[in-house]
Amino acid sequence: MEIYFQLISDAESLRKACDELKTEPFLGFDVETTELDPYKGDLRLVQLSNGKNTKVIDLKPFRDRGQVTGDRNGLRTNPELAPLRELLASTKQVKIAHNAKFDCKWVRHHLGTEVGNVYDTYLASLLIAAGDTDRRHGLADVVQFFLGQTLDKSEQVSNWAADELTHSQIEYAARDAAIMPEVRAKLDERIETEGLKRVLKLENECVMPIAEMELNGFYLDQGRWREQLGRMQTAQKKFAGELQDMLSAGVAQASLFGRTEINLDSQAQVTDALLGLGVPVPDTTRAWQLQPLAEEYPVVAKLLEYRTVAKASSSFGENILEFIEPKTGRIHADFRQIGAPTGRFACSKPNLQQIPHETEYRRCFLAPEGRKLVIADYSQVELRILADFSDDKNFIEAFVSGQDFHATTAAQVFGIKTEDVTADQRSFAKRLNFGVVYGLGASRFAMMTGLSPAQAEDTLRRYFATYPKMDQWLRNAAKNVTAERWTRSGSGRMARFHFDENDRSSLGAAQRYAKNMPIQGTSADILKRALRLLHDDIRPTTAKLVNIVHDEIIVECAADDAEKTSQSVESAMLRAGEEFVSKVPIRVDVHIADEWAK
DNA sequence: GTGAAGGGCCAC
DNA sequence: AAACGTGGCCCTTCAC
Repeated sequence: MEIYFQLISDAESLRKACDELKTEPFLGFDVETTELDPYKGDLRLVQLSNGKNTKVIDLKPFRDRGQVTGDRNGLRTNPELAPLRELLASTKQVKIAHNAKFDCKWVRHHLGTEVGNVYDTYLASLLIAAGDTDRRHGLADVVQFFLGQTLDKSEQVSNWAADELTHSQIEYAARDAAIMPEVRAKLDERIETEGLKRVLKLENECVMPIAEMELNGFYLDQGRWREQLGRMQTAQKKFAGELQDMLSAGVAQASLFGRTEINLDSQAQVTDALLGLGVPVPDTTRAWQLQPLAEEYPVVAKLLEYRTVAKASSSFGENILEFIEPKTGRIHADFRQIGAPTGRFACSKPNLQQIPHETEYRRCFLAPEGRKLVIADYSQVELRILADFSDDKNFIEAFVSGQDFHATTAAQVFGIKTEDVTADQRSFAKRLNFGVVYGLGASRFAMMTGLSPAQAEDTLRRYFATYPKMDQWLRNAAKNVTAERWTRSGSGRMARFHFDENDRSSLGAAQRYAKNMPIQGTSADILKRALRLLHDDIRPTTAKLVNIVHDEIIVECAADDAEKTSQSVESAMLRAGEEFVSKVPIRVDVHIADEWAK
């Protein structure tokens, strides 16, 4: 298919092109780059299209001219590009891009401007799929699925650093932008009919904050991290030696050449050795199964010790330091905005959402000289969401009263006064409270508390008798699995169930998911809304978003701005929460610190 | 050699 | 099948 496009490489044509496009309500938007990482490569092309008329802007000539005039900031301050920056930043035109985070990062970093009014066809496609893992969501897949057209992506990996781009490259670049308005129109029909308008708006408005967060990066002190790693490696060596000695005593064919080396990381070898020592090894050698044996069998205790430090020095070792970007000295992780069907983020390379909670690790993430971290997290937000959704009087009252929630639950479940609640009773209530959000059953509760199945069942009965409408809401959620086959979060995010009706365990899993998804999903909705509100509030300040962990936001700012920033963060989080939860107060714990530690 | 699967374990 | 939900990373094992 031939398409009309214009290649632009000088200031005058750029100005004219931007004038032409700024009356358009919708613009397909795409970029071509020499690398995937904006800190490593150059932005080569920016493409903008109304669907019929496509402008392909070659930035290389602009960069080359800038270098001649000694423009140290490259494209960022080049006055010739002002019309382009203005058009991209404007909120008057919707910028339609596929996986817009990528394009936004490049524009933000290399052109120095935000992209206003983003529409992400990738996120839209994910929302429509509602967790269906069979579907792929690359641009070519989405175009095929929604328009029935085949898109040739073979030029995607071509050489975008070449002095002269080929006609084929430029046409490819133009085509990707030109098709976007049509893709959006088709997707939007489905978004409308599926009731996904609100959640798509939420997601689209979150793209720029996340793009900025990834560019900002999180500062990690290499020295501190290495110190901690060193301690772990020393411990690992010590435990490995001790464990090796203890285990080899149980290996029957202990060789004449000395003890038999066992691979301590091998499940099979360790299990064999334990059996040889007469340890009754359970079905799995996971920590929770081995724990009860640790007292009787010192070798099991040693194995658990070894595992802990081995995990620490492998998963949280040298590798994470390799992600520090030399240009910034910071970690720029990859956040997937719809990482789970519930709407939660997923994070990788590295995963900053699974850094151990211990101070030894978290204190390595810190604010550079002259700056502070503002650390804010929602207090028991999932339970508050459940209370709000289920409209249970006691449940709501427990939060409205502002008392220690777990202690209040304990008092109600055990029928005693709050001040008489023991630490054990509070711990019980806490585990119950968290468990119900995941669809906890009596047998599992018995396992984790050490109660007999009958006692566990009785405790759960009393718990649900305390919060009858919560019980009802959860039962209803489970019941809807077979009737409705899908559920939604507060923003309307949709998740379909997949299960085999003849398989009880698969049905049970779907029912637990049905209980959990609206709660976890709404929590994710709230966080995303907060990110947008916060982004707008801190734009003109020294504050920068540096990390998010499901119900926690971490912002770095100038030390002088810390107090003001903490108020902004708290306010944005509260306003976001109140958009989704009305009957229960939302609480945010916020503090200012030099390090990411409680 | 590479990659998928499975076990194990970190986070919320 | 930990009958408690969502992820990612590391290691071993096993197939290609």
